[in-house]
Amino acid sequence: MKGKTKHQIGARKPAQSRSRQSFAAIVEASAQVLEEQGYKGATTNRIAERAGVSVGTLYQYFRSKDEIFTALIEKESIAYLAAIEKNVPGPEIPLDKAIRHMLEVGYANHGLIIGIREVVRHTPAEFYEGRLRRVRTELHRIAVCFLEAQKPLPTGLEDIELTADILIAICEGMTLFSRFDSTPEQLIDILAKALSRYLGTY
Amino acid sequence: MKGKTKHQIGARKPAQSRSRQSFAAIVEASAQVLEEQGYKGATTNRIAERAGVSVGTLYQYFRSKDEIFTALIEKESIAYLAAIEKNVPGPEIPLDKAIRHMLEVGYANHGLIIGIREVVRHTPAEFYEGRLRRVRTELHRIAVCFLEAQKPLPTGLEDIELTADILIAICEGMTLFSRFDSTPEQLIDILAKALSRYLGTY
DNA sequence: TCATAATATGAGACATATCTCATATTGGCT
DNA sequence: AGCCAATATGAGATATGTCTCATATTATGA
Repeated sequence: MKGKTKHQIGARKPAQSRSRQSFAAIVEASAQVLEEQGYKGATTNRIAERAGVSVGTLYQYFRSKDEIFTALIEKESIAYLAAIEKNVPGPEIPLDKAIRHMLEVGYANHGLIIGIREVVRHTPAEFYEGRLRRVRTELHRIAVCFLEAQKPLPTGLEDIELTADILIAICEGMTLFSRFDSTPEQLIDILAKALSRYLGTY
Repeated sequence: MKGKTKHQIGARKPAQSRSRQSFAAIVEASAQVLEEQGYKGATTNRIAERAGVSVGTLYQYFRSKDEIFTALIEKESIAYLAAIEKNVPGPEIPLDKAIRHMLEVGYANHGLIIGIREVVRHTPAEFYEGRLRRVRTELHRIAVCFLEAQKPLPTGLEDIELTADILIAICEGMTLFSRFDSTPEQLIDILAKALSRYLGTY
């Protein structure tokens, strides 16, 4: 296609530790800039600057801006799921406490998650669709596990699959769109209350 | 400031019916393009084209792209609130039916509402903050009214103010972020179920 | 009907962002 | 040390989007 290109460009396979560092720095920088300045402000120039490399370097590892965000999402979603998974509370913990705990874990990276939402909204669906679906599927699985462990569940929640879906949706929605523009702590409080009420365990 | 400008530019006060038509066409076009192509795709050129006017005309009435969306939001929020208000069901209707009905009204313009969300997310907060706050305040008022009429409410919902907030948040969230990428009808169904459960009236 | 104000036009000035490429620098290996 | 491949650089080519302005067209009313 390119023919005589001497320098491999885009999606280079890092061979030396130096380049692995650059790669990581760029992804990390993209997260920071995204969180601070939003999608619009997260330009390749700014990302490169923040990463302490030149734009050129950036384009050695990523064919396009979207590729950077794809890498970011990949990395973050793995970390996020790992954190959630690691902290799923067992059945010995009262449901109220368990819910609160899960919320706190989910909130740890709230700012970044909002940024990622923005990214997703600005990029052709096929780009992230798969990845995000995997995250949701995984969350769903975890939620189902969680609910199973809480048996017997209140009447009306026999359909665990559906209940899990709804729990996740409520969390996603209230987290991002609540009119309570208060501190995360307050938000967690309100959410916990709503979920407990939903599950009939307040 | 401009001094000798012959032609008034930006935010012209329409005097003839022709211009009022242009103005309206632009706002309407912005809604269509926004819904079809998203915020990124909603360029001034495209909006003008869709409205059947030239970019120049567009800038006769709007000092900037944001001003167009501001006008759109103003118009839509008024229409939306009017529709909701007009359809608030009385206390003679069973809660389940009432909820479903309200959801259907809210869903009528779902696509556009999503677009507006995007706009808001991409524009300095001070631009729309006030307007949206008004919408939420109004929705809250309506929800409180609605809940008052349903007395006596299930135990645990004595704090009507908070209940109203949470109801609104759940709706906003689930509407926009649910993983049920199904038809609006199905979505309404799931939402209705969740809300009924939340209110303890299923 | 004609003068004048209102409205419309669209090429292009201007701003900004993405991405490229010819060249420079660095690190590993012998 | 000295060679070569890997990596880094950043000015600027290219693309796209916002907004302007000199000019053209249309409506109104005297």
